[in-house]
Parts: sequence; structure tokens; C-alpha cells
Amino acid sequence: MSHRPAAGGRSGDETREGASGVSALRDRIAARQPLGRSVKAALEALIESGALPPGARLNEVALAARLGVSRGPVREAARALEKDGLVTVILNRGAFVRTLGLEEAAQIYELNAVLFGHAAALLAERLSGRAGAPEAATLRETVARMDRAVEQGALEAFFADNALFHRQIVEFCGNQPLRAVYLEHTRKLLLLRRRSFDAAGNMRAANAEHHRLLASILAGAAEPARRHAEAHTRAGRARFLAAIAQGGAAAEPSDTPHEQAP
Amino acid sequence: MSHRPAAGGRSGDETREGASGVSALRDRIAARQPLGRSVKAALEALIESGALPPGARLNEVALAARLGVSRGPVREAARALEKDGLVTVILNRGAFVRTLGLEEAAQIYELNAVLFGHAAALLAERLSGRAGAPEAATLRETVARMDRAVEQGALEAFFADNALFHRQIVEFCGNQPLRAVYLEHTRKLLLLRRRSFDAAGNMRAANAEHHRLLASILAGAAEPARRHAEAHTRAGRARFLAAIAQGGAAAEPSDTPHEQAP
DNA sequence: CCCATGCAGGCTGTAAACAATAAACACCGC
DNA sequence: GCGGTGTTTATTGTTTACAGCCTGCATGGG
Repeated sequence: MSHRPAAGGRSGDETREGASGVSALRDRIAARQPLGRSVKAALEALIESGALPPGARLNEVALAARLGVSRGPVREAARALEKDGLVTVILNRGAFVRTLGLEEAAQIYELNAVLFGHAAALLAERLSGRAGAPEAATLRETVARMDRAVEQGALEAFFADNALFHRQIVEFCGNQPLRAVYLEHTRKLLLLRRRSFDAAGNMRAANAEHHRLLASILAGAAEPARRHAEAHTRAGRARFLAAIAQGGAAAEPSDTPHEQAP
Repeated sequence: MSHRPAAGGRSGDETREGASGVSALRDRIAARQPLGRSVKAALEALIESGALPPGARLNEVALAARLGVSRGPVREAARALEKDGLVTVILNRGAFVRTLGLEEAAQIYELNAVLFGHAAALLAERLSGRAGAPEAATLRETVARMDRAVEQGALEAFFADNALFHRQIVEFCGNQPLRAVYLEHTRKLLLLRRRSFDAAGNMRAANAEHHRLLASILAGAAEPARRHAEAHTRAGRARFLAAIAQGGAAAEPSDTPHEQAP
């Protein structure tokens, strides 16, 4: 089939090439998904990296030019980000990177505590009596890796496995909508705050909480697992708020020198 | 300001008018919001009314013509609906109205039970010691209206106030993200199942549960309120599953004569 | 010196054209 | 008759163009 001039994808027709850095998107990533999807990922990266700080406006034409696509996919991505809660769009004004207020962040932690707690309880029930289940082994491995990271003071590694541990629990609990909601809100927290809160000292405490939680889950004790999971999340909130209080780099919309929504 | 030819909005330039029924959208609704928003609402109405049954495909050009707008806003609305979980889009194939499987519906009920339970607990704490709070009065009124509806066998009225009661509780609990998630998933359940499950007999039972729940909340008893709210939601799930089991009109994707995704 | 008004520019909202994919159909060889 | 293949057609993905809105600045009046 398709004995057409082969077209060679769409890499050839872009004569006005490298306008700037992030480009080169069209050529590789567009492989098997709508462009809007790739653009959304690119925008998320820009937000995470701080290139688009909270309060900044997403200029459609500028971003389109920068990514080497037209405004359509950029618009689509912006609306998707709005649904994800990362930006807010105002009629005829455009999309702005949201600033996560302290109040809202605290509420998200509260929500996450309930969700994570229930996931832990569900998982404990699922694993009850099946200590040899593959999920159990996986969780044990993850915690073991975190132990090593703590010993070595490897912050990045700990962060990664910490996120993985939480993800695995909500994954294994079996409730898909719960998993989706939890991950969505966790990502919101991660993207919109500067992740400078978890000092090395807190790493030890957090890991100890992980051990207690995992023990309850593996013992099949649903309610203790729920309590430990909730307590762990609320402890995370406390760490976050404490870091903010002592002049942490986050939340307050006043320190963004960029244009921002009224 | 704005002493321009007054333009009269954008109602004048559409000479090729009434293509079909649902139209007339552009002229009125577009008042102060992007068209995509209005289109999304229109599509939701079409889904709820059954004009777009589960499994049906959303033809962009057809819908655009029918609503009297171009494909852009329709696309935007379709993507928004995907984020809401009402449709799934497949690359180069389009958007299809989702069919809510029994499994997933049950999981959503489970999630909602936890969320609603926590909302009730939070609200109980908030109202603890403040029996005269305006929220308390509002809730009492809603339940009173439901009492009357039950006596008169007014199903529609009961449904409306039932939804309102739940909405008020998550509203008053003070946690905005929790409220958003709960309402989103509740709407998903409402839109994707034929709401034929709640027979008149169940109405009485549900209302009794409302009374118990409200009593706990007003008494400031957080944990009992949580238990009642969870039980109420799970009872709703049981009613739903029972209705399905006895040949209810829902869920199974096999009975949709329309084209559907593979 | 301060404030309101008029004006210009940039940017978004919407529409319509263009390109490419995927499904459906008809045709051909076996 | 049947499976495979080439072609057609409808529909989506993307780009480009146009119209209106909002904002910022300059200008004139109080």
C-alpha cells in the first residue's frame, strides 16, 4: 500500500529550521501521537524546569514558533493543562501558569492523605494471606532501594524511589480512578512547588514511615495501613508547610516578577 | 469606549442560517465565554439525552455543522470531554462516547464513598458546636424537601434534591479539590448510565440514610458521619448493581447498535 | 501634576483550507 | 469462490488566514 512519493514524514518541509532550542520536536516525537500530546509534554517540561514560572503567560504564537508547530496544537495543549489544573485560561487573555496557594496545597495534601490511606487499606486486604505475591516483593525492593539511598545520602535517587513507592501502592490497590486522581494531584504538587522542601533529615523520617506502612500492608492489616498512610501524607504536608514558613521558595505569588493574572 | 460600528455581536454575518435544530447557539450562548465551552455543554446534553449513546462516534464536521460553528471549538470540546472521562479519542479515528463498564462503575462508587465519607467527617467537625450555622439550616431544608418528594412520590424532584444534598455536603466541607473530584466522578456516573436504577422503593431507603447522615453531621460526630456517608454511597452502588443485574439498561457495550471503537 | 480619552499594537478566538491517515470498496489473480 | 491488493472516500490532524478583544501608550483637558 501507499506507493506515494513517500513524503518522508514531515521533516523535509521545514526549511526555516532551528529557530531556538527546544525545537526538533516535530521530527522525532511526533512519531505516533497527535502533536498536541507532545506539545503538552513539552509545556510541562517548561513549567517544571522553571522556564515558565508560576504566573507566566503562555504566548501561543511564541510557543508555537519555539516548538516548531502551529497554534492549534499549542492551544490544545494549553486547554489540556487547564484541565490538569496547571494553568488557568482567561477569555481573550490567554493561559497563565497557576500559582498554588498555601491553602490549596494543604487541601490537596488532605485529599491525598485520604486517597493514599484508602489505597493502602485496599492493598492490605488484597495481599492478606498472600505474602508471596509479586506486588509484595516489588514493594520490598523499592523500600530497600530507598534504604540504600538514605545511607548514601542520595537525594535524587530517594526522590525517585519515593515517588515510585507511592505510585506502586496506588497502582496495586486495584482502583483505577483512585489511582488516577491521586497521581494527578501529586503531580500538581510536584510541578507547582519548588521541590526544595525535603531536606536530608526529613528523608530519614519519611523512610521510617515507609517501613511502618509497608509492614502493615504486608501483614494484611487494613486499618493500621490506612492510618500509617494518612499519617505519612500529613507528615509530608507538615514538612512542606514548615519549609515554606522558613522562607522556602514557593507558593507566594508576590515574588514572580513576570506578568500575572489579576 | 468602543464607539465602533457596534457590530451587534456576531449574529449578523451568518447568512446561511438554520441548518438544523440545536443551532442558534452562536447567537445567544456565546455571550461571554469561548465557544468551545458552549459546545462542550451542548455535547454533554446530547450525551445525557441519549442522542449520542455510549459507543457512538463524535463526527467533527457533522457536529460543527449542526451546532453552527466550525471544527475548532468542536475539537476543543471533544478533548475537554476526554479529560472529563466522557469520551475516548483514538488517533486518526476520532472521539467515542465511553461505555462505563461495571467494574469501573463499581470502582468509582468505591472512590466516591471514601471522598463523600471524608467530606461528611470534615463538615461534622466544621459544624461542631455551631448548630445555628447557615449551612446546617440549608442542609435541613434540602432534606425536608426530599421528605415531601418521597411522600408525593415525586421522582424527578427527589433526584434533583438528592444530587443537591450531596453537592452541598462536599461544598460545605471546605476542601475544594475534594469537591471537584467528587462532583466530576458523580457526573460521570450520571451521564454514562441510564438513570433508571432508583426505583421508588429505594427512594425511601435512601432518604432514611440521609436523615441518619445529617443527624451525625449536625451532632458534630465526625466518625459516625463518615461511616454513614460511606454506607450511603455503597448502598447506592448496591442499588445500581442490582438494577443492572436484573436486566437494567446500562453498561454492557454489546447492546449498542452504533459503530464503536475496537 | 493627575486623570480621562483616543489610538495603535499584539494576541486570542474562530473559521476555513490543506495534508495525511485509515477504513471501505472494487478488482484481480489463484 | 476466495484471499489479497490497489483505489477511493470520508474523516481526522494541522496549518494558515481573518476578525475582534484587551492592553499600553500618547495626548489633551482639568
